[in-house]
Amino acid sequence: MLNLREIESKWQKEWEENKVFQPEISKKKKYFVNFPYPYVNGYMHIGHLYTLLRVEAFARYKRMQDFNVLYPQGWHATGSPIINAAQRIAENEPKQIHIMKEMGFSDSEIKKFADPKYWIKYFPPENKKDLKSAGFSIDWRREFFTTDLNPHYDKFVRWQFNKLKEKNYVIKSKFPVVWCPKDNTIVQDHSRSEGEGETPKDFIWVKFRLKESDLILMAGTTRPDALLGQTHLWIDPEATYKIVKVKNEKWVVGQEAIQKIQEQYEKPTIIGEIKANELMGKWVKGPLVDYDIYIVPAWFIDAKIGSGIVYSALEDPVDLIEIQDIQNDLKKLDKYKLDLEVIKKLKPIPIISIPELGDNLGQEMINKYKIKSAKEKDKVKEAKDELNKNIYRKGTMKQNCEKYAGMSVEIAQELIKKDLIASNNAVMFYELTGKVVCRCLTPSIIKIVSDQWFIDYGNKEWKKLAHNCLDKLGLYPEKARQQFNYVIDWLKQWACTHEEGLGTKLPWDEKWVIESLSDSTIYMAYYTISHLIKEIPIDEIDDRLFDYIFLNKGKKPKIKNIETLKEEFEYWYPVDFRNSGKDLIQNHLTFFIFNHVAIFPEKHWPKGIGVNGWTVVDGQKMSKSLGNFITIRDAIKKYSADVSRFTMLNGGEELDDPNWDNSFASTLIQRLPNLHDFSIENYNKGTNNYENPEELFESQINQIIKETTEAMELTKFRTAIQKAYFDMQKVFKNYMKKVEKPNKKLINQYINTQIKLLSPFIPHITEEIWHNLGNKSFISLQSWPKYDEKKINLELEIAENLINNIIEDIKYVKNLIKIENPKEITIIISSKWKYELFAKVKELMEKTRNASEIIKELMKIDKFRQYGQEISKLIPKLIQGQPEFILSQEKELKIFNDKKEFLEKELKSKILIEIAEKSKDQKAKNSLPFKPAIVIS
RNA sequence: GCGCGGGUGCCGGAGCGGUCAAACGGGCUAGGCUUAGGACCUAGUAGCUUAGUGCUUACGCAGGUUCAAAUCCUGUCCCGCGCACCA
Repeated sequence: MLNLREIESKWQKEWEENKVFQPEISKKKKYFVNFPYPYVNGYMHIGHLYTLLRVEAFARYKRMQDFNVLYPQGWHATGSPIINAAQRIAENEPKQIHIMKEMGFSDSEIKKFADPKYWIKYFPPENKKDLKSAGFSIDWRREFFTTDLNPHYDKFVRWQFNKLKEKNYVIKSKFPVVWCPKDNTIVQDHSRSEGEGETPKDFIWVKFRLKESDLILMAGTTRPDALLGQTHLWIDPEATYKIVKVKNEKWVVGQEAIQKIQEQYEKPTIIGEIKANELMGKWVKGPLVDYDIYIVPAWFIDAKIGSGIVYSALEDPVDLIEIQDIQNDLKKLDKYKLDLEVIKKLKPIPIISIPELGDNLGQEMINKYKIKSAKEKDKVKEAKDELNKNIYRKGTMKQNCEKYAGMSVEIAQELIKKDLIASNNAVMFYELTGKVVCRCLTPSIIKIVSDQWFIDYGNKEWKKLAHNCLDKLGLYPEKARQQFNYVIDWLKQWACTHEEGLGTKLPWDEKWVIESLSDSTIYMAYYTISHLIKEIPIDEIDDRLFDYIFLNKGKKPKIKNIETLKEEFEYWYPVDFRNSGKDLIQNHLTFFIFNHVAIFPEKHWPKGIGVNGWTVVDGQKMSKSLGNFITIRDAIKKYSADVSRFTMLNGGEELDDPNWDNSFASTLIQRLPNLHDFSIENYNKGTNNYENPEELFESQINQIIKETTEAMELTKFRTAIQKAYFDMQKVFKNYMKKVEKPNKKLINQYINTQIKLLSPFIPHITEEIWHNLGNKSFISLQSWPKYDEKKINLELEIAENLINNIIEDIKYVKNLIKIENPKEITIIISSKWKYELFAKVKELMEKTRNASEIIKELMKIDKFRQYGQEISKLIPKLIQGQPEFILSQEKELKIFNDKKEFLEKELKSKILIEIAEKSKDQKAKNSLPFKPAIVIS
């Protein structure tokens, strides 16, 4: 049996030696495909493989369509994960050491990874090895890696940022970050000991002015809309509040809030303290309403959240149940000097309508959840969450909300926020969505940094250009378009620099390093020259050189071969197809569009983007902890390259998560070599007969080429494999049932077609077959099969179905009446008038589907009237189904006569064929077009 | 909560107004080939019924449009992914 691994390395060597995948500029039409360079902090796995294979299969397909195809590959090292991992290794952190051991490194090797550079030295060659042994048709001359460790690329990224800056797309601005006050750095997700995924969220502080005083009580909230229904202010009766001076105002806040003011707003000066007691029972005036509200004690306030003071709107179940508890037990308040009459009267002010809920929203929820006391914390929280969900989703502001009346809560909230800030009634603050603890074990806070660099994806003009580009490019699959449109509109300013990490320094402010998603947006242009620019001494490279090559701008620099670089770029650009996982839509792929339209003229904008789902293994998420983590090298080692490629691409298409099916891969190891043996054994063997079966077989081959090609065009590779492999073999089997020996020309066409259609998926074995059939060329460079529309004859398929149906029916009947070897079988073709009837009915059905109308129409026709009764039974059935392709009696008769011999062979009986008009058998009148009557005796 | 995609047999998945009990693949059952097979071949794989082309039920759930709906519309439930400064 064929040794897959042997032939794989053989053909990989041949391709390399013959430079099969090293395209040069030519007169041919070009096609430029690429895959986002993977981050080099480990071996590539099967998830990479699937996404890569979509590029690879498409590249091979386009190459066979006689495009000059460029498929390069580089490596990404920008960012902090490698630095962090190296740091952890240096610190001997057990988790990281474990990860390295899992990858198969010995203790002494692991030590080397304490140096970030070693990762870049080690992984790219290893990954390249994997891709080579998987048979990828990559032009490796253009390989490179990122960061300033590659000075040529580094200059390119500097150029890119200078261009963005020139256009004012890079700006300096404020930004809330998760911050460690001890380490004085940003606490990124991977350097947290707690709170991964938590982010800053808006938490606005509203000013409540104390009556007859210059003090302002600050109350934090996420629901500024509820201010319209404010009833009172809650303060912690046990607390001592601070009075701080902020921008000439005197704010009253909790102790915990002072740091927040410092980090997020202005440096506060503490000018005094005030006990809760002194505030209680006083009146304050909040924004948006014209009444004063009362200050009331609350025991449930968490001083860590917000400002330490909360305002209450009693449409909230939490506030409502708390106030009810107080109202039911006024003794609690004895020790405070409060006007109990005021407190007794506190009740909700309805401001929000929700369909199917009454006015008193809080009470509705309390009733629904059967809450009896504020002590039932879980229930109360649940009730609040449900209500908030409904408010946000379905709520509208009631008529008493003045300018906000009638708005949805969602919209009103945003507007109120703006109005409050504009009128100096509130200040924007941020709160963490959850607790975050730094690796140094210090709880994190939020800090507003003010000298952060951003790429301004919020720029409206820029968005317009990006939309413009998106509208014109092809998406694979098309259904991802909505998501892209959404992301383009949603993107705001993107912090594009870091204080640490590998990468390129920001050219005009070198304390910053360009962040990894920002340095990787237009580098596909660099592939077009990467193999040549290496030869140019680094100090000769500056922005003018890139301006000249990429933008055809400025004076030609005096550099050897500069024209060649320019020609390479102008020939290969733009990108025709770039493919990645669907998770990159919301950042990388959209950045890719934005940055292209910012820097390049329209002719160099991207032409096509592909996205796909996430690979699962035997239906389960792939993960190291589940033990089903498969690297590319594992897969190839276990199953060979071709089997892995075939299995992976057969696993799914479009946005579905492709499934790596281990049992399918196992079967393929057995099956794929059959393709080779079959092809070699059968090639050039057969007859010159060309009759009915041949005609059908040829029709079907052409049909499959057509369908496969259509699927390839849409990058629906799973469908293509189904057609080119499974359908192709089915069609051949059916053909062979009908003939002793195949037609020589057709079997050759079949074999050639099949291996060509499959070669983008299983290039090694098809290359081997192609060679063993006596070809000296490479199948990888052959032309994609073309179909001949004229050879596709659907009537043949219909005839085929007709015969198959009759065989099935006869077998079924034989079974029923338990006659195994009938003497003879009579097939009675339907009467002529029924064909005419069917045709007429089909025509009438264009106009109406009403049975009685159709019958009436039919009865006007003489030749049908005599069959009135029969027709009236037939019509209801006919109009239920779509009329089939209607043959004539002659055609149907001919089909059966042609196939008589075949039927006799197949059914091992004598076959008689007659038409209903001449038949004496009772069953004759049961016959219908396409459904002859059968008589077995 | 927002956006996008999806919910079909034992499973993966086609179908996206009529030709659908549901392509193709896997699994399972029976039989054949065979020294053996994870190879290959044949048949079966919703139920009932029957000298076949018939009936009933099915395409998350509930309604609607239509002569006709898995396919269109409305509502609803559930699942996946993303929601950022990070690869």
